[in-house]
Amino acid sequence: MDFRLTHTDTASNARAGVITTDHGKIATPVFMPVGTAGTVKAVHIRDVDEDVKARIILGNTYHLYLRPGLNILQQAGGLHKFNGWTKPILTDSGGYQVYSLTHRRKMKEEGVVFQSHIDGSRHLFTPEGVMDIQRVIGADIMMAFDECTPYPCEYDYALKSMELTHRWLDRCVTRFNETEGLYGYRQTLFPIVQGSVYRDLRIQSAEKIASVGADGNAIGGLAVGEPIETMYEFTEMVCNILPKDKPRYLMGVGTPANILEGISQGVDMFDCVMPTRNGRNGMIFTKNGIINLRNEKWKADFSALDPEGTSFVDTAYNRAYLRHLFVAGEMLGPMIASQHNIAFYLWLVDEARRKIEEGTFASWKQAMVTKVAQRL
RNA sequence: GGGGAGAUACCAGAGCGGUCAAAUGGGGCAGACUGUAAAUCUGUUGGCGCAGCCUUCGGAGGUUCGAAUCCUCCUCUCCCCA
Repeated sequence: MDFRLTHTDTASNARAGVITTDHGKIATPVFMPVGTAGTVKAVHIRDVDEDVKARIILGNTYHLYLRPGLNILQQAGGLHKFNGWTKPILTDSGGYQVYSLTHRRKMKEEGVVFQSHIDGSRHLFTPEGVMDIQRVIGADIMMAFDECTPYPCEYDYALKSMELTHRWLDRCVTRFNETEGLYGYRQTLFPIVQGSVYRDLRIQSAEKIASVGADGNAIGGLAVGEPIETMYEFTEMVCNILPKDKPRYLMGVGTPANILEGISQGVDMFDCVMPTRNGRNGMIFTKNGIINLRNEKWKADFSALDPEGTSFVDTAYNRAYLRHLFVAGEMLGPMIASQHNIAFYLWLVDEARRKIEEGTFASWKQAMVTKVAQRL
């Protein structure tokens, strides 16, 4: 994997670049739609590609390992062949499931024992095992196995957890280096900064991660309930330590405003379930603000879903119709809203990129941050 | 024509003398959602000058300290038999 910076903003830490993988180029900043179980929920892969114009999507190690399982994925020839997505794929390691499935897992030095949320069966995830699974899935970008700490988190726990994540990282790197991809293209490994919301821990972790010399670096453990200003503060701090010539990935973030702030702090890659999950729940994001499609005020509003939107759904359907679909519980509603939202997120990062290239990013961002957070 | 059952909030439907502005479900309205245990979850749903008061349980009257609950009549529904 290769990363080339093309523009650097002078009024902020924003930058534009291009990541090159064996499955194609990724212009940054980029938003990566989440496709946990091998599907960007409710959206056809053709639309994720041609309509939304996604450049890379996510998959999840834990979920794909449980279902459909490694045997099927390997027989298929990897996730790309299995789901028909021909562009790059990044897989999360299951580190987030260590956080979200707290009551179904047990931490050990060796790894984590998970109880499957599907059938209750027990499975051991080790750093080595997680590397092997991501080899089978065939992700272009593999993530290190970490522990995403919750918020709030006691200092002592955050310290121990961070140290464990670092030890696991070393084991991930070792395993990664002694294995290779199964399907004829290259894979790369991103390490993840942890350290909760403690400055000294975050600094220590960022330095450790920077020392690995990976093709790209991720910031984890944020957007887990801490005040938004805290998230910005730590993102900026960590970005200043991570290498400038490698892409930075802020995991799990976020709202449109969060993403713009992240870009201005020097983040290049984002992923979040928000556009798809909130879309399924009737909320759409637009450049003018947020719309809750179930609200009565759209009942007889026959104007386009998003007159300025880039997806075909934005002008093919009107707001009153979308409201009807959600109120009636029709599945087309979640499909349209999801597609609109990820198209909007991609538009947002593309527009940010254009503004960075023009040198007008900072002022544009300032105005945009308030606009996109308004409720319509 | 004869016999029986019943009318409760937007709908369905509990309640059968005080703890009832009235269970529960649906519907309505609003909110939440950040590396997806989510096509999920939460709140609210008579009115007001809202820790209190006012008007509600088909209609009118009555019994009682007190009625959605008991009695009388009326109106209307549904079921069975002719």
